[in-house]
Amino acid sequence: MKLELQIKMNPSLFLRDPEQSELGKNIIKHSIQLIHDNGFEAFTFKKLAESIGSTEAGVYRYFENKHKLLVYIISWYWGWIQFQLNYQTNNISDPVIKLKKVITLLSKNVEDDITTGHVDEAQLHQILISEGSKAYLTNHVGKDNNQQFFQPYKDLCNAVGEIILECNPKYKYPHSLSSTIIEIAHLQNFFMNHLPSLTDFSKSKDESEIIKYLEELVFNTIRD
Amino acid sequence: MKLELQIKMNPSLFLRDPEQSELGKNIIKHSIQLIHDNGFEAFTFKKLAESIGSTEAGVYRYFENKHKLLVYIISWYWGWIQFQLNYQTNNISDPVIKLKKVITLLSKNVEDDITTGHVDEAQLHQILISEGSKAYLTNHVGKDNNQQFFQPYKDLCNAVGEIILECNPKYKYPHSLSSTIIEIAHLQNFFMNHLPSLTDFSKSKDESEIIKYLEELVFNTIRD
DNA sequence: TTATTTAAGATAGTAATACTATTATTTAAA
DNA sequence: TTTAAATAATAGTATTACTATCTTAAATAA
Repeated sequence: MKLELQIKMNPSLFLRDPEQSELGKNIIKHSIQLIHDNGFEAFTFKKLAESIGSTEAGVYRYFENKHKLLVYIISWYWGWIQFQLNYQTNNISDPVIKLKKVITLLSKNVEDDITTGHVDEAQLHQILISEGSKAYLTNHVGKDNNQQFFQPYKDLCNAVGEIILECNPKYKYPHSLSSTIIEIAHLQNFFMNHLPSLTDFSKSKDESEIIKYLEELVFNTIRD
Repeated sequence: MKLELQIKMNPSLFLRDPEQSELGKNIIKHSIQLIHDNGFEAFTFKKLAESIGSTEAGVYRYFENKHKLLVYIISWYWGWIQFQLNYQTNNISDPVIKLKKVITLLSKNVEDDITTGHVDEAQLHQILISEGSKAYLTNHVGKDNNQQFFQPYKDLCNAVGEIILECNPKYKYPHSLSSTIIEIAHLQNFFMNHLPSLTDFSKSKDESEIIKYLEELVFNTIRD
């Protein structure tokens, strides 16, 4: 029996569930490819349809607009990361080791997970680095938030916050530190590769440097 | 005699210098207003021209496209912040006090500076929080960087990095910590106001909480 | 003063984007 | 076997992101 990882998605994000059909799965697969290759601004439903060999109207039956599609694949990514986090920290009792695993999970370039047929997690990780913040940096962030579009991100942030509190129950900013870790892991990666003078990793261009930087930052601030 | 603060801008950002004419100054003024009110995605040159009482073609004589206009006003902001930083830290010898001033300057909501007639710094600060990262999160970040579009940001990052090194000459990540301070000051502000569960400041919604959080983060990581 | 350059206003036009609508065809479920 | 649902094919619209041209007004130089 083949085990397939299914991530439960917020139905308000789509008009028709893309997991339930070949066309749907192709929409996800090719969206990730195209956004990864050309960026979200250059991404259109027309190009997507051409890439699939379907039509623009076909895509619109699944997603209202490209922003919801972006939020969909980003939500999927956070759900997948949450699963990886639970899996990797399962049976570990030391919260410091757990938190180190989290930092590594968020900072390291991801390998494609073969249990998810139509999703390339490595590309998705790159999309999160370059386009992730565009999911919420909009004028309609409030409405989107009311519809729970960012729940997977919030859940992850809470889970990491819990681990931080396990390390130091008195630490006052577990949520802020949690969102800081997530965002800075991505941002330093982007800067390292595109605006290297904003980092100290320009020579090596190695994510393990980001991990060291973040570990120092995090463990020095949560120690009493 | 009236002193007016002039910030030197990269001429590659514009076709005609907006500082040199009334129309130009109106373009800057109304761009800030419109981007602040409706977000960068909803901002078009047509709406801008209507708001000024000029024409689309008129705006295009100053800026090639709306992205360059965004980069222009963001560069202007970083130039202004650099000036504020130099002014406020002038004659202070203690680098710890300097660094605290920097954190406050970057985190606190800004008041309009009357010495700059056509620019509303308070609105500009809000634009930086919501739209700042869109200046570089593009597919053409490399080309833009080659044209020095992000120099004011880099200069600021270097200046803050210098102060960090004054606090602790052995600290290994002055640039990364510097870009982290700048970005997290904005990000936590955005989260506090729009996605409060990603922070620990949801009750007070007070920037001074962000300052405390950042100070703890920064000074714990740079102490040897 | 007149001639000349320059900026700005007015208007038109185009390709691409972000959709909506309609109809025909294929596929799957009752 | 009938019916419903999904998809493909095609067309069309409003808006966006520009480019081009022509005229007028204002500044400046001869």
